Amino acid sequence: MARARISDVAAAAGVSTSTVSLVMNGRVARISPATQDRVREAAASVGYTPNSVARGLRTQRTRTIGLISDQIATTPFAGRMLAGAQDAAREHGHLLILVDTVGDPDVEAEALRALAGQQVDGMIYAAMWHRVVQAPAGLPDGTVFLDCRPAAGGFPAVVPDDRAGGRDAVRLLVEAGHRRIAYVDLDEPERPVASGLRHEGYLEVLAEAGIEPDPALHVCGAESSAAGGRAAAAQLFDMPADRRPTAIFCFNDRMAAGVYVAAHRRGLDIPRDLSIVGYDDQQLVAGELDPPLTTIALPHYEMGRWATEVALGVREPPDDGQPYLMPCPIVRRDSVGPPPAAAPTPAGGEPLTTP
Amino acid sequence: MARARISDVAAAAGVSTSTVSLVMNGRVARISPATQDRVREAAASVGYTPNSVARGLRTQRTRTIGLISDQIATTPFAGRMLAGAQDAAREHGHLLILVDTVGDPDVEAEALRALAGQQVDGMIYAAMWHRVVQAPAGLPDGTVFLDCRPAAGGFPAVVPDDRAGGRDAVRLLVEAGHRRIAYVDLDEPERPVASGLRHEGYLEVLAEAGIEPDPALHVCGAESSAAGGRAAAAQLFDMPADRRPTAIFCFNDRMAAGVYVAAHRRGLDIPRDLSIVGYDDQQLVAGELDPPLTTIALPHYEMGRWATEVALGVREPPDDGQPYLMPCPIVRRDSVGPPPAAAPTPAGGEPLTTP
DNA sequence: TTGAAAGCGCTAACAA
DNA sequence: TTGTTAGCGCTTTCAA
Repeated sequence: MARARISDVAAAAGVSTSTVSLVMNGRVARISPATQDRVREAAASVGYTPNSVARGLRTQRTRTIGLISDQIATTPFAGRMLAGAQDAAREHGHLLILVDTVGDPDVEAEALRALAGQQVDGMIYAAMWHRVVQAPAGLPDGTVFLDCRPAAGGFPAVVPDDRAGGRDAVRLLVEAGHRRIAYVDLDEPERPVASGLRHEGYLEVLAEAGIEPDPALHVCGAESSAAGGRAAAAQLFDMPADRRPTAIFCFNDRMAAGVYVAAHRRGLDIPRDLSIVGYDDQQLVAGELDPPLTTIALPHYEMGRWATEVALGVREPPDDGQPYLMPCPIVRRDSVGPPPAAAPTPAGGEPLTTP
Repeated sequence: MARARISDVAAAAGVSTSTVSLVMNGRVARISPATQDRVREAAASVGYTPNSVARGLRTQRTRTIGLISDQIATTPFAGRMLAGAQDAAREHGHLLILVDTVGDPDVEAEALRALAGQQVDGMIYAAMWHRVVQAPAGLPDGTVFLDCRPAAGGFPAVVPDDRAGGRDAVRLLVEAGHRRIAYVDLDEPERPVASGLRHEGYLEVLAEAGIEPDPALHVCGAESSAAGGRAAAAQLFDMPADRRPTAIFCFNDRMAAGVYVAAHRRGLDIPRDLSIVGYDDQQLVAGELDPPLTTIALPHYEMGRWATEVALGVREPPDDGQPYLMPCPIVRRDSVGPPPAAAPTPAGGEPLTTP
């Protein structure tokens, strides 16, 4: 059985197709209630679903929005971002068309053409971690940048407020009474913009607390992993007891996990001997550490929503042309406490988990 | 400047729209090379991109496929599945329309209607973990079930081959010389189908190795988390030394992480005193444990591809109507070794990480 | 080898 | 209050 068309409904109801169209679209101001009922009944009885393709051709609006991103697969955050975008799209009666360009510029160009051909009503250009990107040629006006900002500006964009997040993290530590606070940073070839921003937040709070920043407390891991964090923390723990930090702010939760390992191997108890704050609120990391990690959450879901709402025109981007900085919520768990009364007294340098 | 239409190209090239259409679609058998060139040049010069909506209305094929799923956000595997689906779609010139129903049947019904209205060429119904589902009313024929199977059958489906995966996991242990092999299982209110299947695999390999299964070695955690795994492992380590397992197969990597913690607290070295195999190959868990966890990978990317290819008709589903069982690859890392010469001699019951 | 014309299913002027 | 008609941009017979 072929799909019912509007003319089938019209025939069944004994009215014209325009009347059916009017009723189906709620423009019923000038349609008698009796006719409306007849139309709706007829539509139901023939199982009518409007053909959005035909409607799109006629109205030039397709009620779809395109989301183009470089890597869906490789990040655990992608899901929350897509979910936010998808929820917002659905709430406004739109569908989300997803394209993963695998980071390939040719694929990207092709995807842009495909999406333009589909007449999407809006476009989102997403990265899977906070970056500055070169806007590709052929991006439609009004494209919204999600978790990235176009190098040359000119488009609405939303990114996490990493600097404020860094401030909040360090403030948590200052307020718990810490003065010797380290920053375990990431030193990759391409340093993520979040890394610099979080560091700025760190320095700002030290300044506002009147704490002289100690360069020796800014250490870097070579990779964004537990191993990287562990190596960086080892440098900290090798310092003389009176210079050692009582608290560590970590670039992210994965590195914080490494700091945990290093701390445990030195016999340091968290948070009794050492307080730790992470970043990202990465599921399966932050919550499963022992003790659960206090951290700053990345607002991926909210950014996904924001981008979609701006793309649909139901929300205005900042009028200064700057990216919108989405707040990163504080997630308090159990890795922060007051500093130890005296300097921490490690039980020794021996790893304890290999008896 | 409005988008160029096919008539603009025709005018610029001095030919009819039919000729342009033929050339743009590669049906050039009966078009002179000179005309072809003129058309292509004209198309490039006016920046023509075919309008897929108009084409879709005319041809009744939209080159889109709909993917409807219950929860994109809450699982770290979603990305790989979507990436597989998206890659396959792109390779065949199709676009992926994504809908997350948030597990709400009303949203699901609405999404089905929206996708039908969009005239998608194929439909995928995806779950984010291996389940048996009730096929909703209104699913188009030929809908492909991804990581789930319809209770009543009747649709092509692809799920991980959890039983074979369970066999492979346990075989790894048997081949390393183990005889006392435990299964740390999950005992949730709704037991995941994977749990039973992996257990069957476990029993099959024990049988083929002539090992009498010891019911005391089948323990359950109450939740799929490190905490659940840790509690289950504790039961195992509390057994008398001669009955204690020398190897543990875990329902998943998260629970294996808990088993690591429990083992370390008992002073058991992995893999010297205890070998462990996980399941899922969950990024940020399996690879970051110390030592890295040997595990069985869930083939999400491949399942995503498979489903899309079947939906597009470029691959045939099994003709017995059964779900296709996607093999789960073995990921060898460092958590499996030979059994200790004697029974393991724990250093004591004291937790060692809290000095 | 190319062009004319019809029509996919819908919406929106405009007419009645 | 409802119907007639044109046309969105494309593909595809069919005719030339």
